[in-house]
Amino acid sequence: MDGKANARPASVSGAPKVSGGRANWSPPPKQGDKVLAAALKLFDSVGYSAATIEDIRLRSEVSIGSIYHRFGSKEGIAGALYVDSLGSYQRGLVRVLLESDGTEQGVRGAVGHHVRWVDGNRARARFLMRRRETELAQVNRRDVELLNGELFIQLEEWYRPRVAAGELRELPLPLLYAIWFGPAQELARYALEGSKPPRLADAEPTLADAAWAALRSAG
Amino acid sequence: MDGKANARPASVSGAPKVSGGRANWSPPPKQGDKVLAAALKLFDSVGYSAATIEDIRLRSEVSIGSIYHRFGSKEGIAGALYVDSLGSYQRGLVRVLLESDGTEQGVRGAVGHHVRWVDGNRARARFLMRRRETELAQVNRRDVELLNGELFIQLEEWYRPRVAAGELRELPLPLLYAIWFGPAQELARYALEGSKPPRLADAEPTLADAAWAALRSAG
DNA sequence: CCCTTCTCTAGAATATTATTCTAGAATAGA
DNA sequence: TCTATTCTAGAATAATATTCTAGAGAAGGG
Repeated sequence: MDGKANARPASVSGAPKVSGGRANWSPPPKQGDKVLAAALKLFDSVGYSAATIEDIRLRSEVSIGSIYHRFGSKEGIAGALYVDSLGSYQRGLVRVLLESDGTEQGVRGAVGHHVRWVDGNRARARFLMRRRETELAQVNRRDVELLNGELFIQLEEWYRPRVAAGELRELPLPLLYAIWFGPAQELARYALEGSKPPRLADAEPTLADAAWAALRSAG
Repeated sequence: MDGKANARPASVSGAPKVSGGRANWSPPPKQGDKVLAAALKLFDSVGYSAATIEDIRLRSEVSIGSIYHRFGSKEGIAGALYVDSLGSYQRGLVRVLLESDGTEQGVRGAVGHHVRWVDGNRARARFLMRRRETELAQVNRRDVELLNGELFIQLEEWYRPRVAAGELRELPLPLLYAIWFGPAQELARYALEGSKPPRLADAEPTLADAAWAALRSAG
């Protein structure tokens, strides 16, 4: 799988023999990565359907044959990109949550992560928003379900004890998620339209306030 | 334009001569409407890119020539559908707001409308969510901007006085919108995945609570 | 009622673009 | 070194969006 490509530590393998080896060497970007990078750029700038395989071939400098060998279809490329991006977002979210101190810090910090991730990964964020699960190929859809399932488990582990402690309202998980991240997500959508970059970060405190006000135990 | 096709009152013109006229007559569904209906069904079931013009032709029983005469391209069909659906949603929202009694009723009622509209227009709702503005043709994009602009004006007219009266927090409009509808929107997204229909309506009270808690004046 | 003009319908012809296929190069393992 | 497997390559094919040409239907004017 390709899902965690970006998480690969820089130290993995010393210096694999490359035909034209040279000094000052940086990790060999596999063909697949080049394709994904090219596809992201193209999907983002002209949209999925307007981006042709030929465009992707030219930009990535990877042949048609290789592209199809690895991804199977155009949808396959989009699917891999989707899984890759979603994973990156989710890993960060869980990390923030686990590292947070108090409950309020956790709630606010998670919103902050959302905002920062979107600001720092605008193209990926746009892509994730536009291409929701349903148009994904079967394989990728399974990957996405796995990722989401995993995330929900982690969220729940963090959440339950705090409900028990009377710090947070008791809510079904999907509703919890919607109230927590919905506003940030909706604002992100707005901010990502148009090419000028109105930073989301400015709105972070307000969004965090709103989340906290809606989630803290009413008592 | 086709944007308000669905709003055409039933009484417009008595009984236009139809070649094979018959009793018990219902308004003549124009070719364009048939195309939009077919496209909605197909886009929803197999996705935009997998739905072919040929499929649309077969299901709508309108010829290729007519389809292209009216919509110009496949994207054009999607665009018209988008504008049409967005308009339907927005008109309802504004109506609810204007008819609401107090401020709290307004805030809650708008959330209610969102939830009910999604429940009652699942396919359209899914389509709107998947196909955000950026992949729209230029013409349609302008229409969408008009619609959104109009909505924001109406929202603002309702909102300003209530901020002045100290009933609602003061927020920039995009942020207001995000906090107000973000959670409902995010939950809708979740509820519309998978084909089984978990009604959104059940969550309405909770969503309304959350919106009200986040928007009412902190004082 | 006939002529003219404009819009709409139709489907065959064309162009674009995703996908498949065949063959050879690189790589890994024995 | 030999063998098997994976990867690369681009030409050939197939699917599908779009254009084109011709005619049918409605609208208006005399």
